[in-house]
Amino acid sequence: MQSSKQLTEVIREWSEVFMQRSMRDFKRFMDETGLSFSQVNILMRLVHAGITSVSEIGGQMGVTNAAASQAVERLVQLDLIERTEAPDDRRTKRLALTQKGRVLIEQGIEARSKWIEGLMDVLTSDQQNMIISALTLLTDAAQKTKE
Amino acid sequence: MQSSKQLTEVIREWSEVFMQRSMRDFKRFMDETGLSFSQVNILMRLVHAGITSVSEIGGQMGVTNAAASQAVERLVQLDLIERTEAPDDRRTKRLALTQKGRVLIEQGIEARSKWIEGLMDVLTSDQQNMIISALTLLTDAAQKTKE
DNA sequence: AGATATAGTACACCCCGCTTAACTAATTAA
DNA sequence: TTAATTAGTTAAGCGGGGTGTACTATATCT
Repeated sequence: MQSSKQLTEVIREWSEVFMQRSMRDFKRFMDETGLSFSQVNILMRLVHAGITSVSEIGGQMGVTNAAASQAVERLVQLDLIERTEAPDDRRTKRLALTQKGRVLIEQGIEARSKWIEGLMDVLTSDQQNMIISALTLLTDAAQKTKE
Repeated sequence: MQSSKQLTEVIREWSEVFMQRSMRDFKRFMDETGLSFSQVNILMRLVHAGITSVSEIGGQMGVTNAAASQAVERLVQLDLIERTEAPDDRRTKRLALTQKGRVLIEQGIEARSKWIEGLMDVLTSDQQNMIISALTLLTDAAQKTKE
């Protein structure tokens, strides 16, 4: 397995470069929107979950329901998420992104995409095609192994 | 340019999946280490910069020197970074990761790498090789365009 | 040498997000 | 129907991390 070592090394370098960039972009996003790490975290989870509840948010983030409730309240004030009573159990709330919230988070994803697209500019179209294939494989694999 | 549209779409999906995962791992890392976003941010910058100063940290993070100084102080207390007088200009401090700090942040990068390595398990070796090539290209491009 | 600028720190103060604890309202169990 | 449970909110208090200001110590300009 001679290529195994190289694979590890290649991935490590990519991870390092990408994490660094991720961190920078993420901080920029927080500064621009004025949102905290927790707030962005909640919005991202809502993108993925669609509709969820306060305690589910709290559970996923590893904080108390009180904390989750407060965080949700702030985001409702900002008109980024919508909080309505669940019809079947009026104790629980249905949380969903508002249009404004969705646009905001999409912009964050867009920014990250744009960066990678920019990297493509210095590559040949053969190389670009290979990267398309590779990322497609990785994305599929990630979605499959998502527990 | 028929492949141009697809390229955009592939990158967008990858970005979304990866950001979501990034966020989760990053939060886990902060919880495990007990470090804040800012603190991890500083450590990451030190990994990249090697040796730097308090005001450089402040400048990069967009905070005042006072804030940077306090943040550095906390990390020094935790024995994650080392603060010594610069020999040429005794006003400035040389900031560097300690062994402990370096190990910690390497573990973070390692965790991210391990995730991608895990994705490889469901792929053929041909596919793996293609991904190696693709990530190598992307890493190189990223380092080249790093302003 | 004396004035000015620069790097970093100390302090007072403020905001944010967390926790615990007490509470309300709705649901389920006896 | 009453008791117990569950979902969520509210309030008080704490700590982290930010600012502005004042300060110390070193370096630089004239």
